[in-house]
Amino acid sequence: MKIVDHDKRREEMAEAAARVVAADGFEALTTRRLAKELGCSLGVLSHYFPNKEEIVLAAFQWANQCIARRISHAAKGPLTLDQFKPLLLQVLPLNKQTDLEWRVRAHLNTYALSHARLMKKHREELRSGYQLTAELLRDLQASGHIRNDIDPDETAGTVVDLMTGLAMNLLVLPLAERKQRVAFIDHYWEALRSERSTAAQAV
Amino acid sequence: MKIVDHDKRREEMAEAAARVVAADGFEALTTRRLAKELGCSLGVLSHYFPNKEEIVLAAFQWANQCIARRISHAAKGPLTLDQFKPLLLQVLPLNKQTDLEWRVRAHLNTYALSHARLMKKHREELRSGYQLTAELLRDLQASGHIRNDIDPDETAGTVVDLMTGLAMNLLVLPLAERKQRVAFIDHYWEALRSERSTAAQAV
Amino acid sequence: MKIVDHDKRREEMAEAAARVVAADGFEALTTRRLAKELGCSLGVLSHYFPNKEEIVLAAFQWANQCIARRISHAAKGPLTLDQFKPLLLQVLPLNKQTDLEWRVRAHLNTYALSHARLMKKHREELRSGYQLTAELLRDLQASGHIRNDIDPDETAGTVVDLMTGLAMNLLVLPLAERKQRVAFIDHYWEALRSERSTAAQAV
Amino acid sequence: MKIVDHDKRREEMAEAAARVVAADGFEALTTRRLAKELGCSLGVLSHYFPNKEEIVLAAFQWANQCIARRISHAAKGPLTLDQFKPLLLQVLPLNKQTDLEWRVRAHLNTYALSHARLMKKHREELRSGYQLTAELLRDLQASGHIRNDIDPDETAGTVVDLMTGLAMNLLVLPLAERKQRVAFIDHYWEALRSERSTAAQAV
DNA sequence: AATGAATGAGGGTTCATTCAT
DNA sequence: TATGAATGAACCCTCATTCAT
Repeated sequence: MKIVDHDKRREEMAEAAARVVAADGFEALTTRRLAKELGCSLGVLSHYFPNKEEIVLAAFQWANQCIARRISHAAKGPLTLDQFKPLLLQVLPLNKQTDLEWRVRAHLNTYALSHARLMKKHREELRSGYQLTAELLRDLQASGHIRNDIDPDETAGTVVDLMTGLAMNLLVLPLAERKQRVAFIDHYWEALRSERSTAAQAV
Repeated sequence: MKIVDHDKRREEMAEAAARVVAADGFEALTTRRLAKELGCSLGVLSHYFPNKEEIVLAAFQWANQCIARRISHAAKGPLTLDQFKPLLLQVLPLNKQTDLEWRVRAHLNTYALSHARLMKKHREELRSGYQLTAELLRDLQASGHIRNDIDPDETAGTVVDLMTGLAMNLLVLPLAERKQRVAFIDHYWEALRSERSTAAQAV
Repeated sequence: MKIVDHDKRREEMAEAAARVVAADGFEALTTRRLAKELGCSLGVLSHYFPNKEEIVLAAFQWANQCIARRISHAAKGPLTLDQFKPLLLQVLPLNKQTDLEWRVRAHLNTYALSHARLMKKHREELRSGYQLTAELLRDLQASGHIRNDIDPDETAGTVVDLMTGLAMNLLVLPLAERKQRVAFIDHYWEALRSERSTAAQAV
Repeated sequence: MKIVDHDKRREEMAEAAARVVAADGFEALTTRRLAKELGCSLGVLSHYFPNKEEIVLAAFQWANQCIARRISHAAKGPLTLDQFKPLLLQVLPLNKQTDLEWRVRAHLNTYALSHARLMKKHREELRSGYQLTAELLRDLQASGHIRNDIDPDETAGTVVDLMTGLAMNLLVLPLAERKQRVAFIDHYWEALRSERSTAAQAV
């Protein structure tokens, strides 16, 4: 189907744009550079995007969805804290692919600061992130894996902010050093663990 | 001879550049716009900066130092957890001035992602941030204000990442809503409090 | 696809640039002026030349090749001194076209004085000019048209320098007066003529 | 006297400007560069020259007068061909000082091509150069040092053009190689020598 | 008389976008 | 549908010049 191809092509372009941004920064994303990255001509871009603004948005959206997909994948599956922790490692920028995604997201975040539309969308996504996390925490409380004396909403805020900051600060380190750095975060999860869960684990 | 305080003028310019970046984004920082912001002509910029790159760096540095100054001010003073918490509120982007500073810093962070020099500097600052925080935690442990059963280094990592993420995510909210949002973080500090401190506080 | 002869277009541009230099001097060759001269927009220049430096070089090269072509045309053909003299008139700046070429060459020569690369090339071309002239003189000696008691290499130096100076000094005169001025040079050629040739001519 | 100092200062400035042009080309002669070369401030230039155009002209004039002075010095003195030849070597660009002068003159010549006023002046100087040379040749003929069967006017044209071309082409060579190159020109002078003079010389 | 900060026109260059082919 | 040549606005920067000190 033509429409399928069309959408597929758009996604390829969004990804190529994301690659450029991740590699050389937002300023490097020019139409010429993108055409070269795609191995196509300049004019073809206008068949898929009305202007550059839309390309930028598509690239941001692409990276954002990649990350969102990983997060929801990590959040939906696990019923225990110990199942959750390794899944999280697949979200954080610990390999080339996730590094790329977070780099683009970092650009998106700052770009959104002065683009009202994007900002609004970003805000909504953030809010739903808090809620989703809060529910996850409630589930883990219900199943007895984490402590009951914490407020799921407050803790959700902390968790999301912590993950945000961790991801951003990881980008500053060379890829090779990041795994080690992430290990530090483990004590945070452990502090959430319920006594019952600890006892069960001990057995 | 006209008497002009060169350094002061440079700082004014850096601040003006920061204002532009904070208001309308990095792309909006053109020499024309900056000249207009300063109420001076285009050419005058070259008396104080050899090129635009240096203006950008100066703007970033200015914002960074503003934040660093607030942080060190918050970190040096307090001897107790309860003294520390309100000081932190002066660091986070909860008013127009700090909002401006963090916005610029957000741009700096993403800009650094594809500028090796800046990245290195950013990395070093981050590292020293971790160390400074770790020492602060050790002091608070020594004075009995926070629990002894936490690892200061690991917790420092968490604290810095959390503050980073919190600051970034606060920028997404309207200024008016932020204070409320920050309250959520309080439980994190409380979880660090030692029993002795709690007892003392209770009294 | 638009069909455009890239090389031809480049040459057109080089010639237009040469026209500007010849008409109003090197300083007058701005990108805006060149675009106007070509009747095209500013941006189109960058499709054919990576920067202005290359445009300048192309203009210089164009004029230089025009002159070189005329010289080699004059030098290759003739077997006698009498055939050579009229051909030389086609090289010297005696009409609008050759005037343009020499004007540009004059600019090239002075420009090269402070541009090492160009200087080296200029030096090599000058050297080959000496050698080519020396060979021509040797041929004319061999065929008995010029005197045998002159040193072809030394005379070649004199001939090239004389032509250089003559061309330069002609540029100072109005076009209309130049033909008359060039006639003065005839006695120089006659001084080279062999007695045998003179006798033959007399018959 | 103030006026003397004023004129002296103007000459110093003209010379400094000439140095810049000789060293790095016409484009390098900016007001800032000249001020630096002189070790003075920007504004002081306007006390001596109303605008840059006048500085350029002064620099050209300075170099031109240097050369003219050497030429008239060489032309006035000698009564014989053998006295004339070594004096000529002091005119040609064979040392740093004369190299500088000729470099500036080369720039002047091309600059004049598109500046009517300068062109007119240049033309007049050239014309007087021809006449002066013709007179010199007539004197040498009268004193029997050069052949009588040459036309002084025609030969003067050749001599001036040859010297012009020689000087220009010498600038292309490294200073060290120029003396050797100039030796080639000697046969030209010898061809002018009268038989009587040759006989006298032989004795 | 001397300074150098300030001006703004104009330089070369890059860019997203358009459109004839 | 695909091409890439063409456009011209806007970029950063340099420059001769002016003028308050």
